[in-house]
Amino acid sequence: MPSAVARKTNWKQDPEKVRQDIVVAATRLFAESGFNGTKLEDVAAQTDTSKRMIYYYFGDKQGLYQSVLENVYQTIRESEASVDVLNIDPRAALVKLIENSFEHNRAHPEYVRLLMIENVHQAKTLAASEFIQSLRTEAKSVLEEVYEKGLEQGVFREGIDPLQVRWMFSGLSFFNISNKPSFSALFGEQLYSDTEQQRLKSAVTQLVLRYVLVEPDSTL
Amino acid sequence: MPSAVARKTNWKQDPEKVRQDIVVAATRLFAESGFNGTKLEDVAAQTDTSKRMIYYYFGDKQGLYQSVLENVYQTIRESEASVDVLNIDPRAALVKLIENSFEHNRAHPEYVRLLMIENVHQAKTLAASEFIQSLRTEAKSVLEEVYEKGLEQGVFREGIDPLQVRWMFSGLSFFNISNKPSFSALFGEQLYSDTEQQRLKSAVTQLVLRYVLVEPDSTL
Amino acid sequence: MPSAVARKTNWKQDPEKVRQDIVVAATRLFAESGFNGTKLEDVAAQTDTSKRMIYYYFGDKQGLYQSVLENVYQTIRESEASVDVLNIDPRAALVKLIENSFEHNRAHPEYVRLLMIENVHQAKTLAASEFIQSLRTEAKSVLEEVYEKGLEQGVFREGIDPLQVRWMFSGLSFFNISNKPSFSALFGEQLYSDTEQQRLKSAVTQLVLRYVLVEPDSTL
Amino acid sequence: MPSAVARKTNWKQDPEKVRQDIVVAATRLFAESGFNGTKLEDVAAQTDTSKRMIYYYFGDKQGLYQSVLENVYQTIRESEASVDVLNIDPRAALVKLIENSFEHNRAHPEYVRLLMIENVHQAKTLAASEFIQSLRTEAKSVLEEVYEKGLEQGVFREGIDPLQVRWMFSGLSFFNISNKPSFSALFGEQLYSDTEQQRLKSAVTQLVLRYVLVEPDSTL
DNA sequence: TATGAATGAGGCTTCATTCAT
DNA sequence: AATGAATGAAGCCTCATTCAT
Repeated sequence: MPSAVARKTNWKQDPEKVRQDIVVAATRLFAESGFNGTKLEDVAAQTDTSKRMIYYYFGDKQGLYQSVLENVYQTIRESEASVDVLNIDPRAALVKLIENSFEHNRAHPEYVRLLMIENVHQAKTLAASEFIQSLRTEAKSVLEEVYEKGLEQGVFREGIDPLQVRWMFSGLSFFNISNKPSFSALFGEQLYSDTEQQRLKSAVTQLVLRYVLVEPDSTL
Repeated sequence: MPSAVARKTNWKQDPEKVRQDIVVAATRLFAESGFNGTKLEDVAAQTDTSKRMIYYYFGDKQGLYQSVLENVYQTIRESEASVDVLNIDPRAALVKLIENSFEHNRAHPEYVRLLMIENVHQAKTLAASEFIQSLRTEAKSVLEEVYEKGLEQGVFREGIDPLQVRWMFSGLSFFNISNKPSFSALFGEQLYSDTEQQRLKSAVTQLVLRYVLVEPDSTL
Repeated sequence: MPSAVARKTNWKQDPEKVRQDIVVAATRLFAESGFNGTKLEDVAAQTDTSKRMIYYYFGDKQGLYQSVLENVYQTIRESEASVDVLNIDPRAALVKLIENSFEHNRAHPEYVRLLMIENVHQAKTLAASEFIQSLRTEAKSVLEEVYEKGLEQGVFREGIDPLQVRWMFSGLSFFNISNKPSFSALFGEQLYSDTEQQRLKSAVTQLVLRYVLVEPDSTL
Repeated sequence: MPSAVARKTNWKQDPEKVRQDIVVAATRLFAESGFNGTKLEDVAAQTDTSKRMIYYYFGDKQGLYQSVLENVYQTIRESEASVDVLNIDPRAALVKLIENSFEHNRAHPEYVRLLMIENVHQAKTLAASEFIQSLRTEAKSVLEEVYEKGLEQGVFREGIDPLQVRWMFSGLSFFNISNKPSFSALFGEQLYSDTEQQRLKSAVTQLVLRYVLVEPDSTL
């Protein structure tokens, strides 16, 4: 009876997998409906385990939510880290960081939503997570290195705050997704077609380059 | 007992004032805690009337929320309309629009939060409100007029989408407030001191001007 | 249709009666099973109303428990106050106070149990109740007055602490009921027959009188 | 790696010690929070073993509770038995029994609390424990012997029930601790300072002696 | 216009206990 | 002898909403 064996194999899984399954389901539901709007019953229903196990692994709803957030944040950081910017020239690196930000937010609207939700709650969980706080130190360094290299090579203007630059392009990349519903409702959906989104991405890149470069060339 | 009579006469004020009181309290609470996080009990507690009255005036929680949103949107539109941009030169007008957006969002974080919340809920209420939809038509015109005048005078570059420009500065002005909690938690609070906020406002202005102007001057 | 009328009369009762009904049922159940052992579902089942109304009137389980305690304490105090001791001679007054204490505890074992339960919980609710604390001041005065009168008349010994005396007879009256189960289990039930209880009451009276009186007479 | 082996050998100690550890932790927690208020999880947390082991050794929560009670009762009996009263004169013996009772209850409030808790539960476990019942027979004999000797020597009054006397002083010694929280909350803490407790102990001794002695001397 | 009382449905959480090795 | 993982049953509490006047 192979199926029996299969079921048996399925029966008591690797605990870490059970944990991950719950986090995945919870990520989807928290992103969809927010913290208060998400019912643990529904989370459990999208899992092979029971509601009870959520408490076994995460303590309570808040604990689950925090795990989701930590997982998401780690993913985002990994995406940023995967952009290899140090072996190319500063301008290309900056472009890459901007485009990666723009596309990453488009590709993961559920992460954007989770961050929105977290901001509605004053980012208390983010601030309280030791795991996330432990990643803070390295967080700002990449862009700073790029900027310094650009300065040395004389292609970037002096007196620019890299943190401001990051705020600019990640802000717009975020806003692009976070406020799509209201922007569409108020100004129409024209900005959100695929081609318009590509134009928007390029506009953001131009916007930042014109601000940063000493001599914006004619292609911008 | 004339005073008792007088008090009684004075006691239950005109219905419109009661309505407004409820909307004010609800605005604060919805902005603080979101739709699901807000209890009608708490709204009533911040009012001179009872929970029962909310149903009397607004039908249900969703009705109250919609009234809050309509009220907020109207206020925002009035703020925008109050910016007199047509009698000044296009560049100055653009600067004024940007700065007004930046400052208005800073001055009314509760409106920003309500819009975030509404976006979390896919802006369904915004889209469903006839009142808000009725204000849509005129919404995009001001910036377009400014841009056209700038084009005619040869100070603005051609091929720029005014809607994109609006998206840029209102996006950053919004993000500045909406994501302040998470941005602070992840990168520190340095961007949010009063002086840094002024620098940021000026940076946003520069950013857009450099993008729009034919010849950005050396002051930018 | 008189029954319909009756039911209608029954339907929406005087709120204060609903409150009282709940308190009565809760007193019985808390005394029977303790705080943790009592289920609000069971309390509601012994009432004409629903579990939901408990929350309406008392906030939460702890609030109900506190109301029960306050109610009980008030009853006890009323019983004490009903003993008219000031118009009779000190010795008779003391006897009356002792016997009242002994009999009151016997008559209301549920009050004794509630106090035991409260002591298990370090009397936190008792100490936190403003109502109960407000009755504290007058609590010790009656016995003091009796003792002073006895002193003046030269029938009571000097140097006795009335509070100690109170502690003695109310302690034994309480212990008589509170530890009946364990005392019976360890030494047999012989002390708890009706006639033995009367002998015990008289023994307690003798015990205290011999301690307090200057000249214990031969009847003691 | 000899040390690892050594540690491993040392690691799981003899079962009886594990059992004792659990009983000690459970005694503390049951005394603190009662039967229902104590969670096996917490008991396990105060131990080197896991919750699962409690079931291994004691069957279930009730079994653990019974073991705790038996352990406590045995200790109490040992304390009583350690009072050597038969070689001294009856009056001194009685004083010794009273003072031992008073001090033993003061020294072991957790035992007092466990007995309170057991009484709240109608002493069902006490009555059901064969171990405890097996100690019953000898329980009353010591005081009886003392009383009889006092009778023979003509120092104790006739017609006194030794069981009543025991009930008196052990009752007050118990009440002193069991109702300290409520008595303090209602009448203040004055009776519970160290010096006042010594006065109280002496008062209880006087109280009983005056009741028992044929001729209470002037020192009482 | 106004209201105190009532309520159903459902959410979060706890806890003793057992499973299968 | 020992154990990590799993679970069912049930308890407390919340909240939008309606009742009947």
